[in-house]
Amino acid sequence: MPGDDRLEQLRQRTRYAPADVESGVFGRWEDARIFHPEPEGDASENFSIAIPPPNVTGVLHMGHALNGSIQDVVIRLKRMQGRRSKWIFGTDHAGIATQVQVEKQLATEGSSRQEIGREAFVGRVWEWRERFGSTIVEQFKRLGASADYEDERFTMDDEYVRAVMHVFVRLYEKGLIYRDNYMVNWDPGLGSAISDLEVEQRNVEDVLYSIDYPLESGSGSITIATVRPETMLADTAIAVNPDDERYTRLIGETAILPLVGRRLTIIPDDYVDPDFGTGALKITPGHDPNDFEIGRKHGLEVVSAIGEDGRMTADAGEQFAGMEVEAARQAVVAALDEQGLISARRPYQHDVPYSHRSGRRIEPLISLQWFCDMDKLAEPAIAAAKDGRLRFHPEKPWTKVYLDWLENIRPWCVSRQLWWGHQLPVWYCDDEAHTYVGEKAPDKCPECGGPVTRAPDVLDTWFSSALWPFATLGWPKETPQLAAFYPTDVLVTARDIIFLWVARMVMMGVEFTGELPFTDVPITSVIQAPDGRRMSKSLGTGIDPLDEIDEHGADAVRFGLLAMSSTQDVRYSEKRVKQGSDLANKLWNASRFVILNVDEVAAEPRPETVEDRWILSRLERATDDITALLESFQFSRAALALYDVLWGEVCDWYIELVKPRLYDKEADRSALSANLLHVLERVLTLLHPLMPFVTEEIWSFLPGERGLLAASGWPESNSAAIDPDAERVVGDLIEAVTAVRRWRDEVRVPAAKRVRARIAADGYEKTAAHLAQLARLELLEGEVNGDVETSVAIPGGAVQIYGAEDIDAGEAEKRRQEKREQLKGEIKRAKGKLANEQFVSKAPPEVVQAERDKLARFQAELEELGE
RNA sequence: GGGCGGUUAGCUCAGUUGGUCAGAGCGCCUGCCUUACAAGCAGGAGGUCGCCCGUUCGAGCCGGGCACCGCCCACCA
Repeated sequence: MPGDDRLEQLRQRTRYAPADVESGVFGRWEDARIFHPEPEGDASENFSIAIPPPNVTGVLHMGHALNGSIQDVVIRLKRMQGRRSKWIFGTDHAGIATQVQVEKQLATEGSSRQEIGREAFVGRVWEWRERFGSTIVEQFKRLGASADYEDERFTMDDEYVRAVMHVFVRLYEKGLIYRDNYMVNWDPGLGSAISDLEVEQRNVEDVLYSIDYPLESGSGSITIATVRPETMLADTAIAVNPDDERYTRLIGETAILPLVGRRLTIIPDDYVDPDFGTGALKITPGHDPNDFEIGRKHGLEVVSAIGEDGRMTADAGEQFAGMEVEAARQAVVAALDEQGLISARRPYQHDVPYSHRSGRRIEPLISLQWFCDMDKLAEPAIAAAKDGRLRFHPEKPWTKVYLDWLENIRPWCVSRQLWWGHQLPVWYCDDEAHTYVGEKAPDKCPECGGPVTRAPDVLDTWFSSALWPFATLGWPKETPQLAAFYPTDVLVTARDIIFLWVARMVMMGVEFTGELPFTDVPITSVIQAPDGRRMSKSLGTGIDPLDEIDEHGADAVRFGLLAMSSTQDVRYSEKRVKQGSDLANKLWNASRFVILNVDEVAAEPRPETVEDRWILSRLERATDDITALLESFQFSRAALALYDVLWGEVCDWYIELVKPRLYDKEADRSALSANLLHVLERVLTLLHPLMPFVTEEIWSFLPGERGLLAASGWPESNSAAIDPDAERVVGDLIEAVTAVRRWRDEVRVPAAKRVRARIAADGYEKTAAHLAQLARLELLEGEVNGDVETSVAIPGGAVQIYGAEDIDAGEAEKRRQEKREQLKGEIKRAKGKLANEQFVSKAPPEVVQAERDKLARFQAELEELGE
């Protein structure tokens, strides 16, 4: 139990100061090691969440803060519900992002990765990781995240790397991973291929050139339209629609490619839209994805005019070789102009692929890369969502979004020309005549016995991320961790990585463990800047959650984020965070009031009065509601429901109702004390998953030995305490108090003035004293001299006011008249509705009855108000 | 080109299967330093639920259309 000095300290702390308590509270949790479960039991009885691993170079942003808050709510709830709960924590090596960071650092030293070489560079990245890798971990702690920090993982850990190698080799052996010359999205900024998902379309304005290609026959020319004249150097055909009468006679003829002189056959293909441009399409299989397909279909030659260095190749011709693409375009246009071959140019807006990584325009080109065939892997991932084993929250529209993508999935280019990442477990003979794929390096080529060299490429970061839920638990070894916590239960993420990550985890999880890696996927809001733009550093629209924590406290930030989030994107609202800090302060003060005023007793409630029964009933309902809302991932509604219960019901009404009893030092206050403590204890418990710091701090001031709130039990709802009678009686009381207060305010009764009155209404037998106290009435008993001055309508009748000298009589009568009119209107409306035979016969009986009850009530109130 | 979402109080947003006079926070107005909290208490004003048709006894909620705004997917030069 708290000592006198602690209580004195509490008495003096009239405001909740998050900065003074948060680190201490977090330290208590860490010391108690309650975030670290031992791996016992199996996954069906235990509960686990794998965090979307933040980039090891990252810093906490609003997305993390919301996502982390949600996961923490879920894991704390389950932990309190008695499940052995593990929040799997760690960081992602984030190949490209990290490599870019370290390259920047090298650039400031006047060096480069090429200069220091691969081995030294990778060493530098590891150094970087040692120095800065813990930043984001500490930031998650600031948020209060109850992850298992004792068991932190990193996607480049030795064990994790082994899992990645194992998966690659197994997929290769199954024939799902293969090497191919194929059209890829080449990112000239990174000097690497990237996947389709890392490409974004941007709308830009280009010039659409019309270029005349002379016919070999000498009888005129055929005109094509293009926005990329420089790629003409790699043209190998011209296509027209077979039904396009303008060109049917030319099909099979040959045109001569200007500047190059190559002979281009004019071929028919349905792909060509006769209505676009000139209706004739230059075919460049080496640099356009469509043309690549057409080229394959027609067996066309493939010419690569642009190289992986982003410059024109020798095949582009002596005149252009070595030029940057932009320069080559100018040069080609100039050369064509010289020959008078450009017959038109007009501005043209269209979508063009850009690299999401480097921001550079994608150069589609043909490259020898490693691909993963996804069709077979997708099948069970599709089935799982279709039969409901995998559930998105909300189900619409994400289930369909997920399925649409999987049902149209294409091969995944998994190799990257980077240095930081999981190097492919692939070895080539020196001339690449033989390829060996295996988890261990061969001494020599198994086929020819020659020396081997490891493939320089690394894997797409998302390849390793796809294994996160099980590779973090020791897979492919059958570890106790894996048995206890895999499959995980819930995966919390924003929609932007449903394809990049979620779907791939599902596919890899099923393929390699035979089980779905998780079953429930709540999709979170994206938090936008207050002006509706994207939050981003480059736009200057970012808001740092740590600044917000410093200013308002972690609980406030968590509450604010949870309250503002929904299934929609939302603008960041500092007001919601403020609401959270107000709530923390309110809870703090209500708790001070209770703790400093109760007699020290156990917290087993003993209802004595109707308000006791009322609050206990309301709390049970709240317990049910909050539990259901949290379990169905409706965090915003849960947050606001908690706010209403604590602020509205507990503070505004229950505490106010019991004050007279509490201040009566003569009375036996043990039952009331028990009830107050019970109410406080319940509120703290329900609020703890959302606002862990302030609730834990207050918990430590409660009498008795309780241990940590974070390790306490979650309440089972007790339906025996539900008391509709008490809820009705106190509900009416609340309405009546409010009605009288409104009247007082409107007729300008001085705030402190007690008004003589009597209650002419049923249902206030137990609450008359409360009504008198809260509405500042002096209740008259027996026969009363003098006339009723006025009356105020309350549920079940009215309060009659006697000789209140201070009231504004005109205002009072005006007020009564307005109320009469309003009641008459309602009565007319209700009567009309009930007179409608269709309504009475077709609406459900309870709806009709409710309408009748309402009518009776309005009529009673009108009668009490008189004429 | 497909698909999806939004449009509710001055602002930011809730409104679960259609059924009490449509809600919250903030802001605004009025009155209160009432011994937990002035980061508070009490009260109030403010909305043709984007527009049009329809289904229904009854529509913010369901169906059709329209208008703006936004997002995702997509290989029309």
